[in-house]
This record gives sequence, C-alpha cells and structure tokens, in this order.
Amino acid sequence: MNRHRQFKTDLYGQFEHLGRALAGARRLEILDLLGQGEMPVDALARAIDTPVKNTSAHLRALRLARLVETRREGTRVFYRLADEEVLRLVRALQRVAHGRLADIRDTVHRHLDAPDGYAPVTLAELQRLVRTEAVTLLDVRPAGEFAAGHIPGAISAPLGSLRRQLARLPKHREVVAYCRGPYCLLSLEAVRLLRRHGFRARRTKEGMPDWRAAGFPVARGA
Amino acid sequence: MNRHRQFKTDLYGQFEHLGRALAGARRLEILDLLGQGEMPVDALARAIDTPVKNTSAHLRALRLARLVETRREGTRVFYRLADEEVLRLVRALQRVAHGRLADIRDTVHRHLDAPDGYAPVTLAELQRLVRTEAVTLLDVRPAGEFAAGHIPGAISAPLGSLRRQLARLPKHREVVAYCRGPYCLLSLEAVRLLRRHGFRARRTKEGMPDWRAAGFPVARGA
DNA sequence: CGCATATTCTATTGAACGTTGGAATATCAG
DNA sequence: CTGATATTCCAACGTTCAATAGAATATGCG
Repeated sequence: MNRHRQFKTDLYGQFEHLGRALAGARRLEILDLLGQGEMPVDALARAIDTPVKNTSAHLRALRLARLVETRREGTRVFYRLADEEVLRLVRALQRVAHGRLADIRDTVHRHLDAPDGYAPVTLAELQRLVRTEAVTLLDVRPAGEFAAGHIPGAISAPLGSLRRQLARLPKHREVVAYCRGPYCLLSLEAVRLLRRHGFRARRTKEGMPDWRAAGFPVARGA
Repeated sequence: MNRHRQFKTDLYGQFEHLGRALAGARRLEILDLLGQGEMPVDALARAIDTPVKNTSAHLRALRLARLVETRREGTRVFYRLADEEVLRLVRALQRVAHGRLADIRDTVHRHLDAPDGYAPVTLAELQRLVRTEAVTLLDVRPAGEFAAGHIPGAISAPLGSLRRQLARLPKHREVVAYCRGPYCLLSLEAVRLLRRHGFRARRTKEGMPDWRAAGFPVARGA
C-alpha cells in the first residue's frame, strides 16, 4: 500500500513542477504571446516590458518545464511553444480564472467592455461572415505575426498603420477586427478608431491562436 | 499606452494567483479526488496521507482561489469542486505534463503499464461495449463514490470486497474495471486480481469524472 | 583577432509559501 | 453546561523563488 503513496507523491510532484512554471504573471504572458508564433528573446522582453535578463530567466524556467523550445539563428534565439496543447492549457486556466474570480471580471470589464462590448463575434460566426464576403476582415497585429499565420481573407492592418489604410477600405461594408486573443487590446483600439471614422465595426472575442486551435484553416505569408 | 501595461499586469497577476493554487502536489491531488464528488476534510486528509491541519490549510488556499466550495453538515465540512471546468483544467495540466515530461512517463510506466498495459479501453469504446452488454462493467471505487455517481450498468465492487464478489460474476464474459481517473491504481489492482482468477479483464484508461465530463449519462444511488 | 550584439549564467537579497505546534471555534451528545 | 469530535486560526521557522546586478558566453562582422 505504501508503493501507491510513493507513486502518487512522485506523480503529483511532477505535476507540481509544471504548475509552478505556470504560476507567474510574466510567464503566462509569455506563453500567451508565443501563441502567435516564435519570437526572439528581446522582442518578448519588450512586449512584456521586462529586462531581457529577467525575461531570459523566465524562459529558462519554461524550457525546463518543457513548455517551450528554442531555435538559434545567428545571435538570436527564437522561442516557440513546445506544443499546441500548451496554449490550450493556458486558455483553460484563463477560462477558469475568468469564470471564478470576480476581480478579473472587474479588471477586464473596465478595459474591454464598451456600451455594446464592441459587439464581439465568435469565431464560428466569423467563418460564416468571411465565406460569404459579408465583412472586411482586418488583422491588426504586427506585420510579422500576420506573416506567421492569419485567417484566410484577412487584410494586414497593424494598429500603427491602420489610420493610413482607412481610405482604401470600402465604406459601406462592415469591418471585423481580430488580434492575439481574448485579452489583447489591439482589436479594441482598432474598432474605436474605425467607428470614429464612420465605419460599422466589430471585433472578435478570441484571436488568431484560438482560430488555429479550433481547427480552422490558416494562411501564411504577406 | 501605459494603461495597457497596467491592464496586462493586473490581469496576468490574477491568472498567477490561480496558477499558484495549482502549483502544489497535495492540492492537485485534492482537486483530482474531488472530481469524484464532495468529501469531508478528514476523508481527504486520509486519502492524501497528510495531517488534517495541513489539509485544511491547502483547502483554504483552494477556496481562496475559488476552485472549491464548502457545505457544512453537523461538525463536518464537505468540500466540492466549484465547477466542472476546474477538473478540466486539472486534466489539461496532467495531459500536458504527461506528454512533455519524460520523468512522468517513467513514473507512470513503472506502475501502470503491464506487458499489455492491461489493455486499456477508451470511454467511447466502453460505451459501445456497455450498450451491447458485451462486458461486465465493474466500478472498483469505494461504495460512497459509486453512490455519488457511476456509469449506468456498472456493478459496485470496491477493491476490498471484490474477492468476495468474484463467485457471482459470469465466468465467460469479459470484465472491464474503471475507477477514479487516469492516475488511479484501483482498476489496475482489480484487473490483476481478476486475471489471477481466470477472468479475461481489462481496465479503462480514464475514470468516472472523465466519463461525466465527456457528457455521457451518469447513474446515482446504490 | 577585436568589437558589438544577443543571450545566458552566477550570486545575492527580499518576499511568499508550506510545515509544524499550540490554541481556538463550532457542533453535537449527554 | 461538559466533554468529544471536526475544523480552523495563529505564529514561528526553514525553504523556495523572483528580481536585480555583474560577469561570462556565443555569434557575426570587419
């Protein structure tokens, strides 16, 4: 009977290692970002607003837990998720947290929810809309992430250059913007900008990695 | 632009709280057990082989993270999972850990895998087998957990009293045993015992909570 | 080879967490 | 009310981990 205890202690001890790797705000943010595709250390450091030195240490912990893998290219080291399953784990954690912690709902509500919540579209709806060409679909993430994978039919319109592209968009057709994921603010800003310029605009509730994880087709390149 | 950083720090900080609650071997074990149904503190303490005092502290942490809820009955306090989603999160963590950490595969392999792996049955297969009455289905968990919910058509045969029930089982029909989940050893012991007594016996790869989570019907009562 | 850039390693400090012992609270039975 | 059981609270100790600073390594370029 004691072998059973030993087994359980060993086993759940290993699970604990993995849990510890997830128990860090910066690390969760990194994993969320890596859902977009591989990134070098310095880009990640800038994205999460943390010294490179520090970011590297977090990445070390994630690599030790086998949640990320690396690839070297010249002096740069690119990190990527070790597995699609990892992002699903992060999303599961976010979903439980969002559902059960009132504080999170408050935080999100203050930032994400406009009067109409910017009329979020689910990915399934979006697929229908795109297939029937009923909407203009904008990918408002940085160009690099667009190139690494985007929804077929989407136009790359990074938030910074969106204003310049407005003139070229058909005025009459509704616009849907998507970005990195459920807690990414890019599409939100985009919708605000579009509406200020007279467009009918909505955003998706989820982002590119969720589209891919749901098994929908992904286009690559510029 | 700084409001965005503040938002992310707040948000992922909250996620971190939840991650921390998951970063404990004992706590993960508790959550796994609670997947069977509600349990009082002392039962949990015995199950995870940890002082009551200590177990209570862990439960406190879990309750603070809103992962569990309580119900009082006399001097006892019963704990239960706050949500089905919580168990799905734990399973997601286990799945990633199992897939990515070689140490876990080793640990599990040493204990769970017999020459034929005890011919694990998936839940989907099991459903077919049960519907056609092709097998005798045994629930080898403690009687209380059987009463709280079991697979329709299953016979309660707690490991302790299984030996006494052997005589009543049809010799010619194959037996399938299931228990708590992928890392529960009860069904394994059961299959060993059954085979020693000349039965053809297999076990399920997953357990009762997974059956429920998959949306299959659940029977209650003795 | 020597310099520059990108990244990682080492050592230190301070905060957070698990554990343990002892006391306190809550409920029930008599 | 008293005793008994189940659970929780409180304080102290040791460990672990994130953050920070400084040094070291690796690659590319001239």
